[in-house]
Amino acid sequence: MHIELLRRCQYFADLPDQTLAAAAAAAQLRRVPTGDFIFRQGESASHFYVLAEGHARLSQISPEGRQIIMGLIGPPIEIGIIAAIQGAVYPLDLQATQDCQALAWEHRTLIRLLESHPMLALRALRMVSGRFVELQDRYRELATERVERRLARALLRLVNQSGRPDGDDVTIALPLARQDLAELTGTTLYTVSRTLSAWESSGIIRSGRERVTLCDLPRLSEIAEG
Amino acid sequence: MHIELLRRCQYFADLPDQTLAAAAAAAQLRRVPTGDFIFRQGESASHFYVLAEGHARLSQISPEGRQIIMGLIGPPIEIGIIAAIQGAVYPLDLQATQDCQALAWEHRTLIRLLESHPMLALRALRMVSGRFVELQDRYRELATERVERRLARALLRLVNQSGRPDGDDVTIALPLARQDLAELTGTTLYTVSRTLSAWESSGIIRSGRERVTLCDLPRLSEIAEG
DNA sequence: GGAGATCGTTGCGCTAGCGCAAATTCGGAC
DNA sequence: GTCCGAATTTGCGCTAGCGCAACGATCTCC
Repeated sequence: MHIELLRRCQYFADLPDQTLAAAAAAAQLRRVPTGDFIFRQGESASHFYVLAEGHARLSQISPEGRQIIMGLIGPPIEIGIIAAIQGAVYPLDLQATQDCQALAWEHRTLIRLLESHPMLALRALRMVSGRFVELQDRYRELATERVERRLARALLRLVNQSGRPDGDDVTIALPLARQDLAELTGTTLYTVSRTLSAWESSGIIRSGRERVTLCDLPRLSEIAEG
Repeated sequence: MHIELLRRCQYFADLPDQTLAAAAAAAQLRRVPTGDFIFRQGESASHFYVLAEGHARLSQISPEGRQIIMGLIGPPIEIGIIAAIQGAVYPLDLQATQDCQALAWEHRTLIRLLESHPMLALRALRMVSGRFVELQDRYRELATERVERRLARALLRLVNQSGRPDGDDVTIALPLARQDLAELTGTTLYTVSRTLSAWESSGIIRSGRERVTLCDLPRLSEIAEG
């Protein structure tokens, strides 16, 4: 049931049943096969989504064609609120990297829900605010930290979010190419490859094609935090 | 009157009188002399502000002590909502670079206003969303663009926000050291100085101690946009 | 199980930008 | 007017990271 999904969302978890029920009733389920776009940068922001199944990639492409990845996301997560609330265009691509299912609310439905359920609007505000602070931290990181540290932090974030225990180690349970890591951290696939190779020699990680396993979290954390 | 100020705020401008009056009635005026902090990074986020008079600097300092500037702001502007809504700590310093006056709402007052005026909550959501998109653009810029382009864009942003006509040219009406520009664009004061010197030789700008005047906007825009 | 495509590695040269240090300019205080 | 401190400029050497190119590894699809 949709309401169960909403209850697992970080920012909606403790809303009253009645509010969640109203929200759930207004949602439509959308299925998106691997590789398809849930929405595309520049498209009119018609819907707000809660991702229910499958992983997806949030990316942005610069006018010169260089892509950056803003996030690799997995369920349950609220997404598209920023564009949908403004009635603007999506500022990002969201591409399914697995078969996905998402609850969708149309722009007008969303506005109506937020107007009639002030608690919901407050939660949405908290959610966007939380995302803002995270982005601000990444911005500072990019402005002030070396590649090595940014990469270490990206791996730790990913393992927190999508880690799967693997003996004493933890594998990031996402297909994760060197190019992806480069676009997540603002560097190039060459530098990522060289850095991972060095870490693999020192036993901090193991890695393979589109796969990274963290073996020595303390040492990686030390690189990440200084 | 406070309500007049709110009506000049981008995101509150067209709210009904009744809503603005309720908000204005709950505000307190706070005066902050030049150099003092309106709030500090890590402080409990007790208030939401609307800056009414004077300019201020939003900055963040990294654990290693390197500072970055997130923005140089002038009235009227809404500020601190992100921290105040979460009841968290301010993620930034806000320092008065002139004598400032600001309307202040206490955390609980803000929450109460947002709960009882859904339109207000929606506007706040739009505001934070707009800021998010701007920050995301700066993030992409930092990840993908050269210093020269980032600097050109920063100057154009500043002149849009605080430009004062000066004959055929436009001067940025803020004390603006090379160090400030460096911290705004994620580079060093040396690179800023060298770049500005080169631009001055080609007649794109004029500059002096803590002062920059743009002379050739088309050429600067071309550097900024490619 | 072979061919082709995709992904990853690494040598090598290069460049954008860093950052020290010294010189210079500017503004304000007295 | 003079002095002092802060801001700026610029020479110089350096390095982190870029990016090409060539090669190697791995997966997938017949």
